[in-house]
Amino acid sequence: MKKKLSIVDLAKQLNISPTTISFILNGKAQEKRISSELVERVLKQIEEVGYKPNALAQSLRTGKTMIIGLMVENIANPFFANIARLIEEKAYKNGYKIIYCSTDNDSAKTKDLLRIFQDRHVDGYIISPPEGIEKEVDGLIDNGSPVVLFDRYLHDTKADFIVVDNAGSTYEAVNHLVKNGYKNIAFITLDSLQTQMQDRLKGYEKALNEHALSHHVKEISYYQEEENIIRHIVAFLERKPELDAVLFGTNYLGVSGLKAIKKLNKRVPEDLAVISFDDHTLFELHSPDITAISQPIEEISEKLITILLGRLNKTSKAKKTQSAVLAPELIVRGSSRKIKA
Amino acid sequence: MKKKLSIVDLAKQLNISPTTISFILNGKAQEKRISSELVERVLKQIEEVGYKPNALAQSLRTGKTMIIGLMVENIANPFFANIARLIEEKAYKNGYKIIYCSTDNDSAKTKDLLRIFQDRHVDGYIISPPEGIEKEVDGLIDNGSPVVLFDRYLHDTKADFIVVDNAGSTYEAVNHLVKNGYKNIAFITLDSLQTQMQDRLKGYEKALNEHALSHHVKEISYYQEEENIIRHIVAFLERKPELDAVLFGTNYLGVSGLKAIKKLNKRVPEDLAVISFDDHTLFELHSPDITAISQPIEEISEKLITILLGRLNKTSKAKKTQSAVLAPELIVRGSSRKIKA
DNA sequence: ATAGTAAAATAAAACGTTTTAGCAAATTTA
DNA sequence: TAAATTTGCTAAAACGTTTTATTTTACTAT
Repeated sequence: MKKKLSIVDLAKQLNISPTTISFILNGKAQEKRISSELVERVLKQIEEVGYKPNALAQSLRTGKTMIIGLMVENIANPFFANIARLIEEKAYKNGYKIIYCSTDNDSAKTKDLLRIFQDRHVDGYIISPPEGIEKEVDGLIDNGSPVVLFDRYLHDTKADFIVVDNAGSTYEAVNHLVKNGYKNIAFITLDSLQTQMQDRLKGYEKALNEHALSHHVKEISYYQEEENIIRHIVAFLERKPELDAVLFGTNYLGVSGLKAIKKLNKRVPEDLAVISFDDHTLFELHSPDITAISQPIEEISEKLITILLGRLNKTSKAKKTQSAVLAPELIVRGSSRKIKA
Repeated sequence: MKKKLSIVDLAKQLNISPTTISFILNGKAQEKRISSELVERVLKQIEEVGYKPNALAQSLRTGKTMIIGLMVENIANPFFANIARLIEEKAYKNGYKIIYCSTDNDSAKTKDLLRIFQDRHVDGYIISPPEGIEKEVDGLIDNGSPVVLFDRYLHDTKADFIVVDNAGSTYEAVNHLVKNGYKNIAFITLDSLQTQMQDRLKGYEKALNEHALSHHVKEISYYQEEENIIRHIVAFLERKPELDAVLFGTNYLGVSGLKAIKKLNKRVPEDLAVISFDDHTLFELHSPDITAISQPIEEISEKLITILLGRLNKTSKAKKTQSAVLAPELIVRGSSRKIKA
């Protein structure tokens, strides 16, 4: 465990002041009129002995950690894992590191985690927030830490956010089903007040209303094992034999739904047409392949990081809330095609 | 941006020394014989004003950051995402935070990332390493930072590691295929010298040799788009019409392989039996469902964190390398069953 | 020669903790 | 009652930077 050498050690070696080295390292050599010979000498020595400044000390002094806190619902969910991957990439490219966690949609847990991140002096936050952390989020912003939300947003908060047109996309999905002759269309969704789920529900209902079709909504609790979710879906589908199509509100509901449908030995789309929110490797390869509402993951990550970096670089704290609503794409596949009459 | 108050501010408020507060906060009140009235008074005030120690300053002073560096091949890969999820959970439970990154199996990139983690004074590392970072890993260990590898290990390094019995499981998979009447069994794997891939290859070859069957190995480069991987697999399968079964070396090769098979309009398992390494949501729901070599993800994460925390708590640096080889499970499904004669 | 200015570098404070070493008062010992 | 010990607390150094304010040296103009 050899001791790392500090800027003071380096200064002693060179018989100069640590200040000078610091200036040079922080690109202030010119401004501070350090002679170019000295700059050269210092740089050479740094190279030679492999000196690296202690990031902790830098952070303590400057208040900047160059760390972004990323809080997703669940890193094991492919949607979030893919977003995380892209954000990570872009963050590192800009000199930022990522410290992350999964919220489990648990607001108490999330508040704890926010506190931990805050203790670590994270510079900025990217969050797919559970409900009920509005105060904490505004607190962060008041303290000067930018926050960008995604997937869903929080009402009455100053945070920026990137979401997709959830209502529009379920609306489009239902219309697609109607056009293909389906009339008894269910929406299996989460028992959640989060904006994205509410919007998806609204889009579904709006479309049904326009076609004067009856609603079949099943709301499932997020907080349970997959086994149980499947049981709930099975029960729902059994109770409603009149259904001829079903729209799933999230990727994992779609996956559980397919398992339920398999259990019931129903044919897709002959007995039941299927569309799911979020695309998934599975949907492409399933027989039949599953129509999905695919979110523009690349674009979402890009905007998230752009907004956050913008806030981190600017000194103008005054700018108002920034947001964007991106358009998902309905990828039509076999599971929702017209049944030959 | 209200200024956070420091231990000195707090000391002033209470008219005592910061030292005393520090002792109390670090559970040394008794040892340092601080009177219980004072302890009480301090704790009350801390509660009242919501004082939280500055973690950066603590880290600078103590050298401990309570941060674990997690480096996975690719966080978007469900195997790694699930491991990350479990590790994250266990780490937080023990007061550790996770800072993570994806290595892309790129050793240059990984070295950079290691340096970044080191700069951040990460306390310990969990890594699925690419080849070629042996020196760096040993360097970390020499500096007193424990490192636990997983999924694969590095030869001639002091790092602990957790792997699965890769050779044994491909051996078992091939035997299973043979027992079900398949004779021309291909192994589609990575063009990689990483231990896990080499071992998987060995198990495959051993089984084939014992049955005196001919080898059909296709090694695919990791560093390319999925589209291209699929093209390679298609070409391989077309070139080898005699094949009646194929074993895929990783989950994403399995997925790409299924796409290739679909393109070729081959029936599974009638035209081609399939087994893939790693389980995947897709494999369970595919028609037919896909036989998989499932890794004990929960157990892997548990052991990883246990070993790492053990190293982090102990002062005895002397202990020798710890390692474990866990047993994957062959989950037999429809894609590898006997064809009715 | 002398003041004034510019150039080049530095000392010291600050960031917020932990920890070592030690002091004064109270208590025990003999 | 004096010495020794225990109790209860604290001053100051240290961790490794950045930054402000300042000093020293060199040069220019009068």
